Amino acid sequence: MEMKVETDWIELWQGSEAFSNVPHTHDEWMQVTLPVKGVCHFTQEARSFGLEQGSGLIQPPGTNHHFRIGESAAVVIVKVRERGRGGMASVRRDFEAGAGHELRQRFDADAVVARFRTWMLALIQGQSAADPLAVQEVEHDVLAYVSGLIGMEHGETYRSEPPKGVADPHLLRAIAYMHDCYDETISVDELAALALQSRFHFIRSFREATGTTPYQYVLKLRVDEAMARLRRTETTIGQISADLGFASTSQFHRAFLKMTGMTPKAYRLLQ
DNA sequence: AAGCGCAATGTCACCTATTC
DNA sequence: GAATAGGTGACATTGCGCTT
Repeated sequence: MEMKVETDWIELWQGSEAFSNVPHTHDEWMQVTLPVKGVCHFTQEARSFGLEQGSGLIQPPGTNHHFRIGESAAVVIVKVRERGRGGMASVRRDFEAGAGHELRQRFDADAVVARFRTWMLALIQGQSAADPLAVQEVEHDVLAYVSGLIGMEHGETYRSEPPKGVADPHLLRAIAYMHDCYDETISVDELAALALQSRFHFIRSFREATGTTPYQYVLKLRVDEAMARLRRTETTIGQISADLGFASTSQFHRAFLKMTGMTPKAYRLLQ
């Protein structure tokens, strides 16, 4: 038995009762496989292993895989598109910067089942009512769950929660937009509009919720990503600067120096 | 108390020069 | 040619006070 709902940026799927599929690869999707009942027999890159209930597997895009489950087993699969509105790009960053090479995480199976039902219901209602805001709310919630799962310490069971101090869904939408589009030009007016607040009030409420200003928040996202690229690629500093939305290498240099205490070149030489 | 706008101040982005 | 640094205008942030 299968159940599936897909939006532009996420896909939720649940399978149960003797399901199997053929080897395949998702080029644009990051997949989180969550066995909520019984054992999921998983094969990834020609390596087979059993995923027990409560033991999740996180896969970056481009990983060849397939799986099967028995009569009494069930699995939930959450896929998030690597790029797009809603902050999906942050998932890969969290995966690479935060989780390192840890691909498996513990999770609360009962909580995932309950959450999956809530997400499915909200998505079906949102899509049938042509309510993009309702769909976006679910997308952001899914993203927060996946990011939290990736970012937590190995062995810890994830208990999904909204970002501390950020309860306003409109503010969350603006933050998600920042995560998604930090490599593009983002104006405070644009973010304030997303948060349904005036520009001035948005800055205050954002600072109150996150401890930093919107502009500094975006800069930090850019510098964090730059650090990751400096570590793992040979891309020139100028190219990284341009790719991350800095108007010039000089701006990139200053922002990087201010936040890390060293120049991009010095940082790369240390790695 | 919450939400908002104005003005002053601080910081950043753009352009250019210099160094390696 | 790439990386770094300086000067200046533009923009973001903050402090304060007003309105609801």
